[in-house]
Amino acid sequence: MEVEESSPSSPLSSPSSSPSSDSIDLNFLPFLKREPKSEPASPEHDSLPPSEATAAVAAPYVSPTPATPDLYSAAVMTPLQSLPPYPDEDALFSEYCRLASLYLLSAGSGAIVPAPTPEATAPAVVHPGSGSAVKKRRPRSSELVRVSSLSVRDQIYFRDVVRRARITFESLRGLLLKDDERAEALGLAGAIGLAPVDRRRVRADMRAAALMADRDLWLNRDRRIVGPIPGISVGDAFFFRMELCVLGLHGQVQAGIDYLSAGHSASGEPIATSIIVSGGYEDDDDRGDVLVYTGHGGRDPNLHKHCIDQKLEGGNLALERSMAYGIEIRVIRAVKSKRSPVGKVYFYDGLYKVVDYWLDRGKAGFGVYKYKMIRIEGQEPMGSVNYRAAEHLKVDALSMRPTGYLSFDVSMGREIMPVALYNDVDDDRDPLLFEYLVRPIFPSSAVQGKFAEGGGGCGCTENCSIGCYCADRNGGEFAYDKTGILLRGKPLVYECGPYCRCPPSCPNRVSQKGLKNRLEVFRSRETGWGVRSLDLIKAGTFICEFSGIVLTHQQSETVAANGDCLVHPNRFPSRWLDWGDISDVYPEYMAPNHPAIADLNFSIDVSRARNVACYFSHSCSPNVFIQFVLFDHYNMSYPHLMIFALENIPPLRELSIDYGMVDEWVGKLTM
DNA sequence: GTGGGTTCAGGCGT
DNA sequence: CACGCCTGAACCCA
Repeated sequence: MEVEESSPSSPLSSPSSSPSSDSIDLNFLPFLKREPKSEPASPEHDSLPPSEATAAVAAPYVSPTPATPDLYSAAVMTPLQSLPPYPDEDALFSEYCRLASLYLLSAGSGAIVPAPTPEATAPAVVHPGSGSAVKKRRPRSSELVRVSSLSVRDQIYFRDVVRRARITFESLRGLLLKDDERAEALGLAGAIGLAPVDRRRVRADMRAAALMADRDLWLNRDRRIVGPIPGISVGDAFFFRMELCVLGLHGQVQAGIDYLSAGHSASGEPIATSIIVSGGYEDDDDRGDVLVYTGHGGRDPNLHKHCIDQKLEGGNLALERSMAYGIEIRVIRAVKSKRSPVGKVYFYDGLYKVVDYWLDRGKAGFGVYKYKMIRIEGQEPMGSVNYRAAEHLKVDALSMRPTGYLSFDVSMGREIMPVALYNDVDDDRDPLLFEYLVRPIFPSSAVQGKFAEGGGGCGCTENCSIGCYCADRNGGEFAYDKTGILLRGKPLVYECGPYCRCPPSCPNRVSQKGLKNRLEVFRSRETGWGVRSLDLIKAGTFICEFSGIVLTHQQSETVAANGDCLVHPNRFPSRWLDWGDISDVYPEYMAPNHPAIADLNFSIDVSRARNVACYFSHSCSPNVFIQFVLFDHYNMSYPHLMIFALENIPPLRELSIDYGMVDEWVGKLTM
């Protein structure tokens, strides 16, 4: 089992623990052992050394028998070679349980609620419309843990768990929105659709979260995590508060301070675990690494003005207690963004410590509690900082980076957005040596004659709608929502093409329109040449095409003998199966009658002409995937290789793709 | 701008 | 004490 990737840096993991060992090391928080309760902020409240608690629970993680990765349905075509075998989740879970009971024995405290048994966590699969017997949702656990060090393998595992939950959430939301539109278009009060219609629930994000909650699909509810959440990196971007709840990053749907309540804490004191800096408090003072955060409460429900003094209770007290115990706080910042459905994006900015607090007089003249928080050093750059930096780079690149630009547009105007070329590492100028090819060049024999017409196009004079020829081609539904987000990965997507009468604004024309994000080819010491975006890329968004000179099977055999750079489309793992997979909620939805796609045996020669896609780095936990698309010709054996985002990709994060079997050409291109 | 809507903490009662 | 019910608090999203 090989893991090529360098591990994401884990700022809190102790340097002494081996990153490669297969161990999950949970440090139960030492303060849970403290019996005496004391007054807030008394000086004897310094944090306890974690040593004894750590030693008590350090237990080797025995790897369970490898389970078939259930990320991929039975329809998967080729097993993914680059992914590690997934630990069986039940086994993982029982490991948490065992540690919990160990702790109970050693601490002798009955105040900790034992973790639920695996049976209790088994998802109650409820089919839509089948009686809808309301199942009781499991309450949040009060077991407070810190996940201190994860092996590389565990990190990839949790990243995939989180990605799967996020895809489920976002796909459900997209489908519910589409369903609303369809119901509206038909003039029905939602008579059709996936979910039972509930007029009280209007917001798709809430409905999606509720569907997941009913099936126990929310993450990290069986333990309250202090510090980093496994599978979530500093800099990750989110679009909905509900999504933060689903992932367990921040459990309050509205409140800015999430905390373990006093009643559930062993010491009887509330403990804060995360905050959201949404800019809603006029007394906040955010300097990035140093943050003065305002406590909650004391405000009029409608006017966002303070009208009474805040009290040191609830989340306010929890922040103070976290300061006393030295508990780190996850900080999530809301930033305005046009790319977000709600105009806001939430960045996970990493861990902070509360270093001071005081009662101040706010701008409205009433008492507010203020908390000075300092970011823990050694973490990845903040998402919100990268976002602002990228916004600046888009308008005035040279003031931030006076040197290093080899080109402001390596496509020389051929793409509709410029593609910058940047190298501040060495003097390599390699990408300048190639012809930039926006579209692949197919062999004429493959795209002429009957392949070009392919049965003609639709006759729609307006934008295409359900029932038109092109919708039928896609199995009766369009692949994209109205904003151009791919709803679900498919073996093949048919966009409208030159033989269609619909206008260019037709929503079934997406990937054929080219780049929508400011991409940048850059040089890095770790991955050679790579690609990143200055724009925040929402999951499911089209990014770019994989271009080059397309060779037939026979041609590629000849060329390969000469040692040229060939990309084989059939070697990309079928990651499109992941995108739009909601089988956790609707198992029957994941049994699509996909037409058997032809075995693609062409290859793409990128030795002479190429585009930006060529510089994507490889990862076995990628953030983009390939979707095959046809639009300008209809030869199923020669589809376009379109690249879509598998996750929300924050600005300046490297784009990575799973190349499957890594040929020497990957090395060549990125050396 | 307005309002419907969610989860959670905490209090109270059984 | 444990559990369930209810209310208020938080303010997000359409």
